Amino acid sequence: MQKTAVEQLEKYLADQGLRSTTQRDKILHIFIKAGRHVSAEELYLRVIKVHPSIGYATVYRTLKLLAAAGLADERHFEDGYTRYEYKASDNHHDHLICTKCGLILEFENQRIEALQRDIAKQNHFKVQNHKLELYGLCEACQRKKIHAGSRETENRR
Amino acid sequence: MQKTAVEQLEKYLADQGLRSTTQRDKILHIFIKAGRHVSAEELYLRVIKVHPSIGYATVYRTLKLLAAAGLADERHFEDGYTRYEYKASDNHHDHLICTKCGLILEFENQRIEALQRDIAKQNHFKVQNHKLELYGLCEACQRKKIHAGSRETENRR
DNA sequence: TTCGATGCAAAGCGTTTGCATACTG
DNA sequence: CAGTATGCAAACGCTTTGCATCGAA
Repeated sequence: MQKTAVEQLEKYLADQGLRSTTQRDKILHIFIKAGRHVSAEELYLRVIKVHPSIGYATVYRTLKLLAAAGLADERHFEDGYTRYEYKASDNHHDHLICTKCGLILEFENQRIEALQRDIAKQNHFKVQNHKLELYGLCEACQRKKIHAGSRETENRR
Repeated sequence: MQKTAVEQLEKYLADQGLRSTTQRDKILHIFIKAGRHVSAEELYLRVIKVHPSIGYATVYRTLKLLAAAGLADERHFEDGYTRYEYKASDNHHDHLICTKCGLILEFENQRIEALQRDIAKQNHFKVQNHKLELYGLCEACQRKKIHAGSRETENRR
């Protein structure tokens, strides 16, 4: 899978007349290892741990590049900044997001996907992509709330 | 409905020990008239047409206030800035968004809502709110594309 | 008279960009 | 070599905030 991703990037670079660089390879590897829903900053922090000379801008630019190459999806959750998600070609999924602790769970539901297609058709829309996000409290935070009383949202910017 | 909204705001202000001001009333009225999915800037422009002395910051602060009072929903679409939507207490709805011309259509689907509740339950989540957005081409833009050949996305910041 | 609200301008934040330098092809 | 990619810092665009002043209660 990693090998395929590198190949996909190389192919995209070649097709576009762009250049393969060590920074791009390194960032791609770390991006894949980093797991899902990485923000540019999180990725940058991980990158400089291993390659301290790589700059902020390069991480941003590479993330855009990966999105253009079809290797990453850009997502804007409600917390203010862009997160990127490694796109393992096939399975689409949606998100459950805890408004208290920030936990992000994923789910897939074919029936919802089918209903979305129906809706698009009714409205004569040609859907390119979609997102479904459920915001709420995860199991752990619900318990905390019950035991500790309600705390207001404290982790907004 | 307008009357109710004003009352709801007044009640919220009273409950919180905040003050009722002419600016807040004026902004609320214009916000309701402005229709759905207004950005702070759009609203500001409408506001200063009628009340030129009202400042940018007051519009932002009032919008936050309306959201806190339950009169508005804050939404982050993929175009970079925050839009506000007047919340007519009851009916939840979702969005179809044209990536070419920015058209926003709304729809409601009870079956999807029900499936979402199931998913939340399966994951032991207590949902506070959710959003479902379908991005694609509206009917008109599909036709344009067919007749005029593909134009790349040109209205990103 | 008190203390929240306003308007202005400046600051803040994540993100993007200009430019000189480094490196790929 | 030609021209893209990088790293740095400065610029950006939307949003928030500090502060002196204004106004509601």
